[in-house]
Amino acid sequence: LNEDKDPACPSEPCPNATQTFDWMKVKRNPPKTAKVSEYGLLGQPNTIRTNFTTKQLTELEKEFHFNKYLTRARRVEIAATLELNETQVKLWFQNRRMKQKKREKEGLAPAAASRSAK
Amino acid sequence: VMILRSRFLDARRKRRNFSKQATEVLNEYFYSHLSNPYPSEEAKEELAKKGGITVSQVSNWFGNKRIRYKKNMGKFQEEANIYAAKTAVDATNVVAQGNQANSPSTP
DNA sequence: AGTCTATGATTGATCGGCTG
DNA sequence: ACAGCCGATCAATCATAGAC
Repeated sequence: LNEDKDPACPSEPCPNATQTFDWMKVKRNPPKTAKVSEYGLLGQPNTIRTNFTTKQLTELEKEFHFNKYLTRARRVEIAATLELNETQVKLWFQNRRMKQKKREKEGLAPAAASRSAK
Repeated sequence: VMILRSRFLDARRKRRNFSKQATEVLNEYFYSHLSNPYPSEEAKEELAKKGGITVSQVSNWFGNKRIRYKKNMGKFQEEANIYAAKTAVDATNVVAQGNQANSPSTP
């Protein structure tokens, strides 16, 4: 009754059903947050997701409530205090702002929903 | 270690699986747009409405779905066939590449 | 009551685009 | 040129719900 729609499989075995689209092949480059631990002895030049400590997060959060945006000077200061790169601090603030925006958005939508439902 | 866990333990806990309805709507869109499962903001809003969930949840769902699908395509083959038959509003004719025109609802 | 798997959410970091 | 920001997404991981 209905045959799979496999327009083309030019020269690929095409194991089973659906084909492999581009989005399925997307690969992100590994983080470069590394502080270079010399790639000579075992292990890769550490390029792993940073794990902020509770203390670091507390400080960053505190600073965020003071200023949503960082100045170059402040960033250097915080990075040094928390032993992080400026990039990590910058990224944290960027992600934090997005998170904030997301929260505000979610915090208002429900209000509007109840308004129309009432 | 355990102390550091308490940092979280807030929203991530108490998770509810989506309703059958929501899952149905999401999967239908996903598999009928398998060539490019990236719903626009507008599409997400509609899916959210139809499924009775938030837009963020729709985004999370697609994010997880895409990653997990490509991570183990074989595991979803069966599911893919089920939903593939349901809807065929898709234009699966982008063999090579050079596609970028995506207009689900913008004539 | 466990153990294993499916799944929603979180988040550091990447990608592409825009801007001062 | 160019760094910072935005918006979307990736990718790894957490914690729980559900299957067995």
